[in-house]
Amino acid sequence: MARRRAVLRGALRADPLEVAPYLLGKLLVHGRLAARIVEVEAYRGEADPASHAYRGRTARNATMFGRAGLLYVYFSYGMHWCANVVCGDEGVAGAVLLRALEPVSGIEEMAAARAARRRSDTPPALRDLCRGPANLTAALGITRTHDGADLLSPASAVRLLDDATPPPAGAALARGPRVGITRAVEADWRFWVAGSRYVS
DNA sequence: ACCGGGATGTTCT
DNA sequence: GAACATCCCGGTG
Repeated sequence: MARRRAVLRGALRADPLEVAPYLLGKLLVHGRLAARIVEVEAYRGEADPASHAYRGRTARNATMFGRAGLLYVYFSYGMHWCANVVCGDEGVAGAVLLRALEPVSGIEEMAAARAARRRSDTPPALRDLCRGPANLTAALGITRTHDGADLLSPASAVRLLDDATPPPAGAALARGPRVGITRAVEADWRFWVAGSRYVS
């Protein structure tokens, strides 16, 4: 629905701090695979010492400066892929890191992808499939080739959709410090669905 | 339960 | 060289 997409696009043009909680409950879809967003972190670009874009545009972070609704994928610690939803105005860096998802469909395939990546024959437990920013990309098969994909385009392999059955009204939102950073550690810019077993 | 270290490659000082 | 928006495993209480 073009109308629905326009609403989503508009919402993503806001500051990462507003977009982050807004993304909780949305679906991330890749082919038959789908999972619900339950934990995220806001990165405020050139205003944020912990952001990849703090020192301006580089080859790696170029997508962060793009249009709201793009997928920013980066390579972490020499072996992991992490995925962000780009937000804010075009030309202004901003993104929301996906930290944990609740598996919804294609669970067998996600489990197989996780097991293969660990060179193990026993897949992780359901609650661990998409727990952690690098684990969720492994489960959904997201890599460098998806950097810059438009999450709101029907033609895109990876998409962001409204959940058909949204969480019950009054579902609590929790908030705390971001994980794994060494600068701006005091900012409470991580958001998650309170009580979810799938958060990291 | 918590803690330490290794894997592995790109980016920054 | 060091740092890094991570993860997993094996040690010790």
